Amino acid sequence: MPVVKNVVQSVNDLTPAEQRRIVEERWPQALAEAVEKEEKERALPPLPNVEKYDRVVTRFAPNPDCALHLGSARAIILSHEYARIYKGRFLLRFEDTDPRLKRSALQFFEMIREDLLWLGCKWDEEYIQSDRVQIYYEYAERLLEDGKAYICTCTPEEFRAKILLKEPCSCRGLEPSESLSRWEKMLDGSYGEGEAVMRVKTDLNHPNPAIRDWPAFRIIDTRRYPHPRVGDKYRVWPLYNFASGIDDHLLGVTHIIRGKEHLSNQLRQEYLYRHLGWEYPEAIHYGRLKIVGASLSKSKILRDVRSGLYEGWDDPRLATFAALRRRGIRPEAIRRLIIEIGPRSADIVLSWENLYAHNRKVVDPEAKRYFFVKNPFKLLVREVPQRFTAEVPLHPNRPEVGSRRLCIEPINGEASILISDSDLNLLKRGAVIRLIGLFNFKVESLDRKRAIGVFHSRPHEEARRLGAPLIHWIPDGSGLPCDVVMPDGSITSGLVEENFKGVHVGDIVQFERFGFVRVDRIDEGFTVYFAHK
RNA sequence: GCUCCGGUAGUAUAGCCAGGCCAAGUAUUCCGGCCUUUCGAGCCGGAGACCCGGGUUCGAAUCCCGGCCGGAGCACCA
Repeated sequence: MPVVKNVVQSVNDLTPAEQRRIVEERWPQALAEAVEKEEKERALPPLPNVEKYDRVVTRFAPNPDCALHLGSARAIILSHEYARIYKGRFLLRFEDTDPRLKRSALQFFEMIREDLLWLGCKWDEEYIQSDRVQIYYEYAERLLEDGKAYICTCTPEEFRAKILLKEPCSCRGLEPSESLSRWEKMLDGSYGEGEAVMRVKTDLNHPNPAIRDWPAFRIIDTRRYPHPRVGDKYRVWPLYNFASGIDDHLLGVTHIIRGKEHLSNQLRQEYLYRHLGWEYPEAIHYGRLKIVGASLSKSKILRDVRSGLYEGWDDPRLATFAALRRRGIRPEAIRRLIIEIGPRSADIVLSWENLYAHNRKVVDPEAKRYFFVKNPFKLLVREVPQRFTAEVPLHPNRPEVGSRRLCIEPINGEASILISDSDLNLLKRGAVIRLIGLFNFKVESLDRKRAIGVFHSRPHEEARRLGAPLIHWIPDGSGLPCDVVMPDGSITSGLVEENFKGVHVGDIVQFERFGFVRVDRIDEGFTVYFAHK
């Protein structure tokens, strides 16, 4: 299609301003349409059966046994976002009902609150299940009285053998009064750990054996495994399906948004709701989320942080919110990503580029630009006729934020400059190269120790005319030491221009031709964390 | 093994329920160009996908069946 090619070529030859002017003149409507399109942000699909409820109530219900990571982002952001869209309420509920295996820790309660706030997901109400144990007991007793649940003293093996055959265990048929007295024995310590559980009656013929008469309470020896908040106050603790099921109803949750690993839990809890005469809320189960190269397994993260494999919860190799925050990933980028992903039930493996692209859009307009010369390499330019001052904007698209200056003072016509070793491959003998903002030089020689060039010309236009590559630089003898912590935990060292002094911890800046980084520490030198290109 | 869920370009997502407007839209990625004293941003163009096989139908990404692949659950965890 040579015709098309020609037309495209001739349009491309126009500057964007010219293109815009012509479109405005001839097809003003097209422009209006384009603007309209831009403003439309991807919207979440509507929540089911919203009209059934007075107002939408969602919740995020973490076990505070680990730092939060990207895997929780969906539950948090979707729940919060839907509550916001429907002007409902968003609850935070800590599910700390396992003092033994998935033991919570006080530090994580606070860490989780911080993460939610950082993500912009402020909650309207907060609950902690270890404060509500008495409530669970009341419902347990009611179920026991009604014969909807029983205390089972079988070993797990005995029970499993029976249930697999769709047969009741010997405890199932007990009179409510007997169950109740067994329940008392659970509470008063007559039964030891593992000697009795409360089970909720379901359908023994349920096709999924895991649904049949599921356990609701077990005994934990809290003198050996004290709960971090309430110590050994309780020895009978509810399991997930009981505590969570009871709370969702009591707290008025209308829409549960959680991972699809909970699909069968809905089935289990529906029996509980039926026993209590309640109606189960709407439940949305999103698919498993992975991100290339990072583990989103809490137990693995927990283990590796404790063992010292990682520096801490915010080690850049981790996909915890703490780590992402430290690397300069903005919560807004995470929010957009999660909304883009939505609540689908298919499993996904995210590419980091998906996150970076969003973050770049958030961060680019505000990040000031600086020169960072990694592994500085000496460049000597001869025949420099005078002193030069380069004035480079702090942000190319926003002149109002000002500029920075770098000064070159030649001695006997020789200017000494530092450039990045990653630009060495450009220094072919005879090549003309421009030092951004300064001048152009021609390469004369390059050896192991230094490069030598000769002054070529001043104007940028000349560089453009020659197609000369543009590289960044700093004057030799200047520059502040700077370590860049990379996403893999490695450190890249170099020098950053002196104007960098003005930055603050937490600032996100762009090292030109290197990438976006977040200022992490300022002492003798700087430590920054690499976000992305 | 059993019980469920899912499969659209490299990645993510729209469309699927109510079959034709889909020779499949969007974002990102990659490639080319324009612009720009950054390899960033912006702009233009391009490349790239309906898991497979049957069936129903005038017509299937969409409905049905089978297969394959992926995932989850099968805890006195959450």
